[in-house]
Amino acid sequence: MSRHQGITAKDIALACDVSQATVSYVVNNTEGKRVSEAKRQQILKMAEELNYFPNRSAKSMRQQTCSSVGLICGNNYDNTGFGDTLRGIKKSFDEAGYTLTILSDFNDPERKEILRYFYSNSIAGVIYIAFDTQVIDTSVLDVNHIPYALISENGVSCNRFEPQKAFENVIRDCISFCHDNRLSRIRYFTRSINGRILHNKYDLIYKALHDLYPESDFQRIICDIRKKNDEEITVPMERYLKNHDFDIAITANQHFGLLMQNCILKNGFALPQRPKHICLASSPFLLTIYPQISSLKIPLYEMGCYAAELMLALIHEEPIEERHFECQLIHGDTTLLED
Amino acid sequence: MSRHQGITAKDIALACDVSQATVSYVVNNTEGKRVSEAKRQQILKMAEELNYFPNRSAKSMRQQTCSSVGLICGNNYDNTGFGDTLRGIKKSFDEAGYTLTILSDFNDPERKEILRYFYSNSIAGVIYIAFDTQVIDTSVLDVNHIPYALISENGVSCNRFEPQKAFENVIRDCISFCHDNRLSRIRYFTRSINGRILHNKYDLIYKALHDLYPESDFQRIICDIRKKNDEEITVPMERYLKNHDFDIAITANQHFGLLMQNCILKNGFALPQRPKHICLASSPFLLTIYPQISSLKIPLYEMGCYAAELMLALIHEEPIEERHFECQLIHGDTTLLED
DNA sequence: CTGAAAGCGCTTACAG
DNA sequence: CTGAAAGCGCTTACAG
Repeated sequence: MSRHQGITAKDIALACDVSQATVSYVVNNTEGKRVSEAKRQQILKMAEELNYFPNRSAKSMRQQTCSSVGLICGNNYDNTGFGDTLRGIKKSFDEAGYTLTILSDFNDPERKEILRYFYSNSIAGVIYIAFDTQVIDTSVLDVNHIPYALISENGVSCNRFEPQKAFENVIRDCISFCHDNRLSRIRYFTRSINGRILHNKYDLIYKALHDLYPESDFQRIICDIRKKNDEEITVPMERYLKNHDFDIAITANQHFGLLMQNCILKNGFALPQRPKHICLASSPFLLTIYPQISSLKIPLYEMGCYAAELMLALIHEEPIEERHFECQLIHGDTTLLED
Repeated sequence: MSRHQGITAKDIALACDVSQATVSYVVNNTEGKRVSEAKRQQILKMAEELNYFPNRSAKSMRQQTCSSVGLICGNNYDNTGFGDTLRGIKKSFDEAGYTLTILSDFNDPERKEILRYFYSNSIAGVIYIAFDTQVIDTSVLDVNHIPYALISENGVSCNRFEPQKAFENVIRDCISFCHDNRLSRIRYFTRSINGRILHNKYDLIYKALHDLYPESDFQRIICDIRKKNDEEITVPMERYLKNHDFDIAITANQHFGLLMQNCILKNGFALPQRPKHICLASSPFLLTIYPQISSLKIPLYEMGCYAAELMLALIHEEPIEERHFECQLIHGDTTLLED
């Protein structure tokens, strides 16, 4: 561990010929403690000169508080607008004097790391970034009363209110688009992980189809992921594309979207393309490449800001204001229509 | 700030009828302190049951240490294999019991945030992730003796040894490729930011050309970025492509690479493509899209691990072992040769 | 308006 | 083999 002898309040007090208490009052601008203006200025000047900042550990211990929050981003670093979300969180936390600590990925089913961080007073709560509807098991957190906030396509949620519907709404927009343009043969490409299927998006799509386009011809094509190998996805995709005719592909995440587009383009490059394609992910990349992949826009920055505020409210046991977010379907080149 | 009354060593001591000191010895497995096996087991069991972990602030204060390191990723979230680098750092830090704290981006020229974190004993040093040869001004860190490690295409560096040459070497590979295949008309597309040009990559390319392909016809095309607007890049790119004939484009980063490819493909889709194209960035995306963009492979995970170890050595003032990394040129579809 | 002193939870040199 | 006590740097109730 690092040893670096710092300047303490005592040093400042000595140099300014006041007590440690007065230094604390001035530096923290403590209410109800009036210090003569001369002393105040002298103390502030000295603190600035000597780079004095109150020792965070001492403060935390004395006040019996913790002003860090853990961040878990389950494989989302390379995905979506992770940076935007993070910037949003960071902004709210900076304003509140909170600090963000990176926790590991999800390869820790018992949440040992979270428990250790929480009970050693290293973090006061956890923010998850979990797009692509990863299923987060929050039971350990609930049992241990560890505050958490969850950021996903659906918006921001916690254990105080129901998951929101941002994603459900934009799925409905996608299905409406299919309906309005008579793209009736719809294929949803998704994954299972070691045989385990994630139902979240499928259920929403299914519901939207039932409500908005019951006469459509819908199928789900599942690629099973075992070794995190692209071929596990592209081989069944290519086979399906070769042997079946359909109107529009819907892909479940950015990676699937890119691979689908790869398969389609290899079969022949043409715009408008067949089949059409919507990728249910939000990422600048999808829109930067050519042809632009029709995909989602999720207010990631705003969601980050709100998640941080929600987290703070949970920690301080303050009233919570529920907020909703809307996703948008962005039409790129892959949903370009024939004239 | 959060108030959560935790279990302390005192509680464990009371429950096991031993002193606080003994609890500390057992929990920390302190050397040279032999505790009877019965008591040891009892204490460990109780600690586990009650979720006791030593308060990190108290420990840090008592030991006059700091076991957090700050992480700065200047706009690299959405770029390159940020996740891989981070996983590498995290791995080394977990093993060493260190914690990773997220700092803000670069919009803080005076490094106020770092100073505050450092002098309040919140971090013991800083790791920068700075790809795309962003220029990092480390003067404030040097003056304040704040340990830092820098992760970039060139490898990992600090103030104890010269920047490494991983990137220089791979640039030479690119130029050799041009030479061997008589791609003599080489155009390098890069940016300036508000008129300020970054020379790093250019200098390396220029040097490699001079050494390996002096008879080539080389030009640099600079797009000035002011509003972070894609058109600032695509408009000059398209104009150049329309009015000039050349053999190979080299783009300076992922964003430029995607936009260049976009412009080329809009002019007509064909493989092998003209002009050829190498993007000087490392990212799974570049290889996932079609046509695959010939680009770099940088050992990001390994560099993250090493940066963390280097950081720890700097903090502990231990001897430093310099390590080198190699980048690879990965040929995708955009350097496919005519038969 | 200002200061002396207690105490947050821990580790560790010291005493027994 | 085990414990009593000091002290890390801070804030804050209390006294003056």
